[in-house]
Amino acid sequence: MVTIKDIARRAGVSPSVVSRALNNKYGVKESTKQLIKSIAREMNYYPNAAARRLVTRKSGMIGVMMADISEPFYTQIIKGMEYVASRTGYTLLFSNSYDNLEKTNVLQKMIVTENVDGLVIVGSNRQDTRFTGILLEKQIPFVLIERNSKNDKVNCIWIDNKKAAYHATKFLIEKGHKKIAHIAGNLQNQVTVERLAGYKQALKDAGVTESNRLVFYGNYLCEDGYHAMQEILSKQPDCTGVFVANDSMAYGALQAIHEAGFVVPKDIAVVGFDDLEFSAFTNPPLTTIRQPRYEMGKKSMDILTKILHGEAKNGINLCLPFELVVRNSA
Amino acid sequence: MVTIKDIARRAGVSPSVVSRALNNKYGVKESTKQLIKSIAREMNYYPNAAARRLVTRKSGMIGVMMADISEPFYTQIIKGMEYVASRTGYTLLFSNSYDNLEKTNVLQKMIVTENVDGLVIVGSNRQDTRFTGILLEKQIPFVLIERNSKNDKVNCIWIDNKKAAYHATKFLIEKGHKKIAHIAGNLQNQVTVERLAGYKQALKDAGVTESNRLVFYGNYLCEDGYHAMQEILSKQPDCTGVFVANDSMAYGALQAIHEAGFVVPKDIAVVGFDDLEFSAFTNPPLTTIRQPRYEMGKKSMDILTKILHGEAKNGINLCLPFELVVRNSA
DNA sequence: TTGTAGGCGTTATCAC
DNA sequence: GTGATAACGCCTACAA
Repeated sequence: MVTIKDIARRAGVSPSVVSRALNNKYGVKESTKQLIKSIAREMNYYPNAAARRLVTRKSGMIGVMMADISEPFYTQIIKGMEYVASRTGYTLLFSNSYDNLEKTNVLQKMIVTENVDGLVIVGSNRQDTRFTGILLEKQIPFVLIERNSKNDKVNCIWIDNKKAAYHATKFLIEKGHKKIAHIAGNLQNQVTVERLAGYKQALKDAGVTESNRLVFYGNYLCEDGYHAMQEILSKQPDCTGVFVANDSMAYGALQAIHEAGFVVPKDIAVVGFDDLEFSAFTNPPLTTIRQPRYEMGKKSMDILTKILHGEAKNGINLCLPFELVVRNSA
Repeated sequence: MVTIKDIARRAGVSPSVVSRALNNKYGVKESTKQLIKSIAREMNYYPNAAARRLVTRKSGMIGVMMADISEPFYTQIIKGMEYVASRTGYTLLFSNSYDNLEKTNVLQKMIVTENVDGLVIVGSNRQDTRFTGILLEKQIPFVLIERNSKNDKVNCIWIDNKKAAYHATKFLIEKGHKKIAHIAGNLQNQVTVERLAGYKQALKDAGVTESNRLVFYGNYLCEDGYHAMQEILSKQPDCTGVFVANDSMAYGALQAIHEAGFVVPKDIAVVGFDDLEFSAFTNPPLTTIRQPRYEMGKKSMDILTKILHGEAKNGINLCLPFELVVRNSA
């Protein structure tokens, strides 16, 4: 292992000069700095993160927590975060599963053991709120994705889910649908509540039948949408439109409709939410609300980086625009 | 921050005893050990990873490299790895993108800066082979997923892609198809070559028309499959079956077929590869080759852990079983 | 501009 | 069984 001592010896200077030179600090003659840097490169030197962390008390790491990485919803967010992190030199530390969260104390580990400089928490599950208190108290910067916090100390990135759901539903109404069902997500999630509210509001404003019997619940997975749709077909056979709380469930719904021998959108129109990569390839292509997921990931890291660099203060509340992407399912 | 010194003070012992007690090492009286442990818990003590890494020269981290995390193919592999890692106490460090790999030297950083104890490299892209030489030389344990290495020092996990492709193609042949096209992946990937070979072999063995003009190429994305299928429809209109090198492209192919007004499988039968979660929800549900992805992730960490614990030696070559999942697309 | 010395929190070695 | 002591590699006052 090459250390700054080795470089110091080769350069005929002391280790502290090497340290300062490599970190571009003041007080090193330009020529020796260049010499040191070239020697470092030549010797293939890479600093030891553990040693540096120990003394600086900064880890250069940012923790990322999410419920379940296998949800396609997350991948673009991750890519967005990585894009920024790789440019600012931060290392991302993922916690991909609530299963682990339950068993081991992931947050404590991230904070105390790994000493992350900041965190991004993505998801609107109520469980997440347990974290924020600890983080706030410990003064560790963090940003929430998919949440709109009233607390003016917390940073969050969100889209107006109620408005988006309102839009989606209104679109169906304007297409002439008189009976529109909703496949909602798990009520543990804040976004579920908001999308449901937007859906109801749109119906109300347009004077279209609104009833709890038109609302069906799933847990944001394909199969949930599939089963919910089967239920709709049997219990509300005169429904001609469905607003589904996310694309994954919409895929399942599409499947159930096809299997029942109906045609989308002729017999039943479907609108989803998220605009996953695959939504352009369903049959028919899915009309859906686009969430700027890559952007969300990027912004979360931008904000965190700025705060860590002292270029911004906590309390950033960023509402990103959504967009209704009209394809052929409605 | 609570350190072992704080605990030592409270327990009336020296820091070294605390260290040994907390790490369950020999030479600590059972009663003091229990005392120390209870104090540690009470004080909410978590060891500082940086300090420990610095002195032990072990990071407790395992690096994971893959081409692009936004490919749904990877998520189950990751979950499998996490399952084991969370139980064995290892922390996973991801490098999710070849974009970053090009620009910064991710591997060097993982090895030298972060000092990972081992690595998992997933993907059969030829670029990956650049890594193995360095790793072998530095004696860092690693396992390759989606590769079958001849080198008896490297660990790898794979499925017999040629055989699987042979199976898939044979299935189409047995369904009576006389002209079967193949949508292949990028030839940079080893699996592409093998699947192509299996496809060709099956045709040859059955005496079915085999021609390079029946082979179309994509890069494993939905849209590639979509465009390739359009090409097939225009250039090889009498094709009645298509074997697609992965499910994502198969989704695109399905879409193109529908748009052209044909029906799957009546007019054209489609067989995919991977069995992604969503493949049960395409229209019609996709017949495909199942890769045990979760298992692959799990096994990779199992192997690595055993090697790191000295319970196994390098050179493990694990060929996992695939399975033809028959649904309705063929 | 450069060098010296001390310490970050932990573990390992060796006395006691 | 227990306790000094010395590292691990790096950074940062402060001294020269």
